[in-house]
Amino acid sequence: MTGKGRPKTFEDKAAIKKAQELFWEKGYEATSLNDLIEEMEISRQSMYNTFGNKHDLFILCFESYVEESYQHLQELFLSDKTANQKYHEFTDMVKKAYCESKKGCFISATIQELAVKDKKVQDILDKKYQRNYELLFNYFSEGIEKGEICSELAAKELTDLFDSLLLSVTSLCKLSNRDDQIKSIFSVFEKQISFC
Amino acid sequence: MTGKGRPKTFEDKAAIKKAQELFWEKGYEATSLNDLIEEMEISRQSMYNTFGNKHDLFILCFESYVEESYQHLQELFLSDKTANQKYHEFTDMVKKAYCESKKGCFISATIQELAVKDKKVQDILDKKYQRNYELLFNYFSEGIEKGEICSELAAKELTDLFDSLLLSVTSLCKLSNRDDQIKSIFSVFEKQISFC
DNA sequence: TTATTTATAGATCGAGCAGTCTAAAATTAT
DNA sequence: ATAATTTTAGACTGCTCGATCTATAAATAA
Repeated sequence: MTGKGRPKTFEDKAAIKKAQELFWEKGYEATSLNDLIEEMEISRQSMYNTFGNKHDLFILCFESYVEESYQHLQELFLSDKTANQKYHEFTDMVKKAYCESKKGCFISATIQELAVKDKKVQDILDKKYQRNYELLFNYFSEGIEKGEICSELAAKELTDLFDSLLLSVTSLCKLSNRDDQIKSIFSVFEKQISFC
Repeated sequence: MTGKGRPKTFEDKAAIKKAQELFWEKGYEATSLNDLIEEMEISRQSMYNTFGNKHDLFILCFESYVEESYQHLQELFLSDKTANQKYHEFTDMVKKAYCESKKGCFISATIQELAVKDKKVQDILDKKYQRNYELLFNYFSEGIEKGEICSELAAKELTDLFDSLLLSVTSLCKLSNRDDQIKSIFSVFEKQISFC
């Protein structure tokens, strides 16, 4: 299945993954093309041939991250685990990830840097990131319906609150000594629900 | 009280204020020195004479924003208004500000862009921004003590939660159609407290 | 006046930026 | 072989970046 000319020495997806890490860590503006091609280990021209330009590459990286985050969410929340298991597996993972590292979340960083001024980023957030909210809403909604989750709050309220807490964690983790607060807000959220 | 040489044609604080607006809107990396001096309406050399360099100017702008936000918080929360009045004046202001504009919060944007890699930003966040949390904690703590606020949750829990919600609002407001969620999370928070 | 000090405007600097061009290298098809 | 096609490495381009230098303007002090 090889093409005609000289074969590539890299894989597109692996290169995107490496660029994604860099954009995630440094942000869009602070990442230079030299940084990118060094990290991706491809030539300058290969980058332009394959991905277009710096902005196109960023969009590919961002879209791919949003897609991955949705896949992971789906994998857990559409599984046949109990509502209780789903909640705790997810929040344990979140607490671990955001307390042990200051990397934060690529989506949050991009919301702050580009959501307002970059039309393509806006579109991805509107169409793709929105699905994460809906998945959470379905989780709470069905959990309540099936009697697996009990709460004084409605599914929409639980989702709005939980989604907001997740968003705040992605900022808190970049500050010093906020691990306690990260854990605290989930424990407060847990006082709003009981698993049956 | 005029100095010896040629007098300045601008005021330092007014210039910082204008630079602050630009850094806030565009971020540190995306704001160029030409952008800054054009907005500040001062000469390139005046900028370097007065403020040092781009990074020094940013730190002045950021520190001044953090300081202002603390002043505003103090003005309201250390006033002799009731706990109920304080809460509603504050959240009404927050809801109005973040629903009507996508500017967001300069602190949140800076946390995402620079908190991890910029030592001076880190220091400001550690020393100055932390006071905002403490002011909120004192508000809830004293409110409970004086019987003005009743809640199943402890003052620390209320503060952790409320502080997180504020942080999430600064991201939500940069997305499309999240006004409802912004208002929703405060209404959920209000179910956790009653004012007596 | 003259010397001194400070601010201003604008030219200029080297570095780094995103992006392009060129020529060689490596493959397939004939 | 040879032609055609594609990738690669690296030189190069024009531009913008943050920062500095230079010369002039505008004030005070003697």
